[in-house]
Amino acid sequence: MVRHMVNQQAALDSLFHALADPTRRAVVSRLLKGAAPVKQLSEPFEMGLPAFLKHLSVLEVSGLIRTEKHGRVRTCRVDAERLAAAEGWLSQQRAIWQGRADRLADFVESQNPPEQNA
Amino acid sequence: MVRHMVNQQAALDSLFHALADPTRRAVVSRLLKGAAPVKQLSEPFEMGLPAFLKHLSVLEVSGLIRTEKHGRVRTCRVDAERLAAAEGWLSQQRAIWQGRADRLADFVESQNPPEQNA
DNA sequence: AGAATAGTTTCCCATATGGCAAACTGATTC
DNA sequence: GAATCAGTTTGCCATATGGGAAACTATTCT
Repeated sequence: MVRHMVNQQAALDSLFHALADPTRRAVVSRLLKGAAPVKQLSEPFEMGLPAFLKHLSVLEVSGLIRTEKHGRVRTCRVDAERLAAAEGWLSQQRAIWQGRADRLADFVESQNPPEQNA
Repeated sequence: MVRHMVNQQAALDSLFHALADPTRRAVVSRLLKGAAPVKQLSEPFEMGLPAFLKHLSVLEVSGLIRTEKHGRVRTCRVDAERLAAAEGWLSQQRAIWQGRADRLADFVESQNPPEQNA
């Protein structure tokens, strides 16, 4: 099931890097509500198109979005599987911690009678 | 409930940036299994201590880890709440998309009789 | 055809990042 | 008190990143 760890690392690198910028997160957020062309996507932001295109490129390289051009307009849409991949790593890690936390909670509860939570 | 959006953005920036590096993810992963001192944490990696300390610093600034020094050894531990914060953004976004996907699924199902998935 | 539109490319700039080596501080051990 | 050990600081370097200006391409509108 786990195919070549190495590339998965690189995928996570570019995924998290793509999400580490407010402009790019806003674009993802916007695209989750529906596909849109580049110009329209760029309107809420103060930067010029070239700078904005770099952000789109980062998002596309990371796999978070896909784009296709018809005529002179390029339409962007989100690839939700990639978003799930990032979430997957996090929840996997949390599971590790939570496993410990649950065991700790079990231990604490086995020592003290349960009272109301603070 | 939502206290000053602006700082939340900055927090997400540094959170995702902290996670956008295999060394740092490995450290988080390791620390989720228990606290550890700097030297011991650094051993699996090829880089020198100064470089490694920079990674720890990025993790600490992001809030993903906390550290305290006793005598000459600095002990690092993970702050699971921050991990949850990153996961929170992602699952929140996914919820938006999933809401749409579910509605789309409902629509598709209302049009076609269910068959086996490809 | 000519003008406007949507992207794209190229070049440039300042700053951030990730790594190194070497010198240094403070705690512990011999 | 000398040596060692854990961590820190300081410079340095190459590359990556995020932004701009200007010139260019390819469509679409009039």
